[in-house]
Amino acid sequence: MLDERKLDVLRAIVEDYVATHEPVGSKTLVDRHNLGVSPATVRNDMAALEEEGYITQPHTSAGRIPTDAGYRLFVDKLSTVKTLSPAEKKAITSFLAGAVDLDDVVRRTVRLLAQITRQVAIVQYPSLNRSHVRHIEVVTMTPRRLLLVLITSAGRVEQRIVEAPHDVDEQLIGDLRSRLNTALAGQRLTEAATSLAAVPETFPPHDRHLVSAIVTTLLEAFTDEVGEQRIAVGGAANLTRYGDDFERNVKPVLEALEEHVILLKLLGEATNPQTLTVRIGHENPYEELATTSVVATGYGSKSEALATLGIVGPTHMDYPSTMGAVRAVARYVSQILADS
Amino acid sequence: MLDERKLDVLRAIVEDYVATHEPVGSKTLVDRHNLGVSPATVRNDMAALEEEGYITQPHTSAGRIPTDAGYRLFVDKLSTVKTLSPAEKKAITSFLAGAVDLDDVVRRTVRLLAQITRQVAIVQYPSLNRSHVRHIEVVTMTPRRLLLVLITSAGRVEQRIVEAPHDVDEQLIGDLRSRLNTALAGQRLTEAATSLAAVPETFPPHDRHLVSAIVTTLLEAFTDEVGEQRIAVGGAANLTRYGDDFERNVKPVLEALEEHVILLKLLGEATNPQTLTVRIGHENPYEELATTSVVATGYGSKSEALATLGIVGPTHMDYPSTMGAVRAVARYVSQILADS
DNA sequence: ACTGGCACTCCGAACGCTGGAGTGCCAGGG
DNA sequence: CCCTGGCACTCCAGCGTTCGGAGTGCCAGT
Repeated sequence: MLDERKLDVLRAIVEDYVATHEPVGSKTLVDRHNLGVSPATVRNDMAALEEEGYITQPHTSAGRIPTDAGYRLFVDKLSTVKTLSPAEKKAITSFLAGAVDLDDVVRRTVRLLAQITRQVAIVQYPSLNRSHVRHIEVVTMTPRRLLLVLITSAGRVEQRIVEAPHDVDEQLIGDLRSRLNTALAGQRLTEAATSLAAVPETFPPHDRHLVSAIVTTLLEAFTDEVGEQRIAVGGAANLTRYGDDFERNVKPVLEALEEHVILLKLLGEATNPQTLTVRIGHENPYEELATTSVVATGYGSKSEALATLGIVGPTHMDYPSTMGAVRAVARYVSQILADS
Repeated sequence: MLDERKLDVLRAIVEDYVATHEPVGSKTLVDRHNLGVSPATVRNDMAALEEEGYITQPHTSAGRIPTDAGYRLFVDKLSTVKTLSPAEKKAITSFLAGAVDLDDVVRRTVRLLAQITRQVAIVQYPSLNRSHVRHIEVVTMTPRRLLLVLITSAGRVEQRIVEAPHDVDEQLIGDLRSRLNTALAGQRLTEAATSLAAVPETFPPHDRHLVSAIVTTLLEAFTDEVGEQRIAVGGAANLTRYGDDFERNVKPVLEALEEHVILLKLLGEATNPQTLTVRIGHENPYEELATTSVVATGYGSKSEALATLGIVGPTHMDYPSTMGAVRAVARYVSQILADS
């Protein structure tokens, strides 16, 4: 049905349209790409491509623009992910290497991603429920007030304050600290939650009240965030890159960026860092974002993704470059996190 | 020069223009506000106001719109800050009360502020150099790798990783921890930096190398962030509220939001929470933001501001309500922070 | 199967027109 | 002296019209 040349034509249309953001006609197409055939022939091919639903014309007697299906075919079959130049790679590593802690890594990543792709970048914080307990710290602030600090394997730190029912004994705190750490260190948060339940019983009845309070707060910290994932967003200024129809195109995206729940759905399930998820136009779950595409991938260790990162942009984006950048950044971040 | 009625006219013009975003003429003005005089009289007043530079007309034979000077006069003399309704106050407290830690407080504040003012909200994190050391924690992650956690009086947590020159002894760590805390707890970060310098000398020569490494990193954490202040931004979707001239109005703001340095300058010096800073149009330090106003104030304790929060929006915003909301939020946040 | 030619379509920029909202000014009246 | 009604003037925004160019579809010829 679609021979080689028709696919070439489609590829050329996508590339031209992405570059110019204007409907592309048969004549300009043969001028710019040397297809070796006449405009008339291209017109026939275009008619076929339109028949199949890969391109469309905004109105009769205008050039063609790709449909979502057209972009989909382009991404799947007609293009190869573009690798970054050595200079770019180097810039990435050196920029990320300067990070001082997890927060900083995420902030830098989001900035970096926005800069290279020139799109809006989204980075999900490493999820708590896939990471491990690295350390739990109990600190006395006043005799009646304790600070709990939870440090996870990804370097994420959660803190909670606990009001004690009565003045607490330093000895007890030290004891509790070491018992918590020996009981939980290295466990996944989900497992740790289970182990935690047994802790209060190992203490004498007099202290149990306090210990329970602490354990409860800790449990909350473990599970609380599972639903409410954290997210960083950057490069909103790149929204300029959508066309001019502010109301229809930009506004919905701007609104979505405020709603982290929506962003999480957009990013989708964290995939293996090798695999890129591309959602084109109406393929994504929100009607209002029909002119928006998402390119995302997981990051973390090689085998298992800790979280997802990606970009959001107009459907008429440069997919090969964008995909290359997202993939590269995901890899380097994974590496940085593994090292620290 | 400007009698009472002329000021009434200016007030009416500002209010109408803010409500409609359209140049307001003499007739509509007397219709909507009962000024008790005829359109012709108002026209004369308008001519005077224009003469003085408080209003202007986009083109001959159009209505008038306020100039930046007009808004300035309005804010300074012609309006009173609007207090929130009890329901709104209650909503604020209950929304902020749910916060679990400092990060959460800031996130909630920014969201809240954006929601009530329907503008872009900006909240600066409590600055390190004005807060005190609450606790310092040293955690062994591997025998060669230590995690330092600094907790400040505002609840802010900074963490750093230190590679030890040789395997470290648990005993030494415990010793160091308690010495650091007794030496530094309660001090301002700036003072603490000085006290810190003396710490290594109190250790035997064998350990001094390690201790110095830790102290150096800690010092960096103390001072590092002084320049690089953290900031949270929210409500970018409200940028829709600017007029339609996307390129001129919205784009520069969107770009500024990415540059935290610029935002800090916009917010300006943290003021006493009682005092509101209002920068109207070209009063702010960036040429591109000439159609943008900033309403900001400090928050923290009553006597001294920890940091600044505020909003950014079009010059034609509803100043009385916005100022009321910013002030109220600042107060409640200060309260929440004082309690925790 | 590809190509050149031709008639047709349709948008968008340019132009001119017109109604309405607004102004400035002036002379008259409390 | 300040206010008012009246009047001529200005100028934009919206609307309809025109027109050229870019693009298409189709057909007959190679």
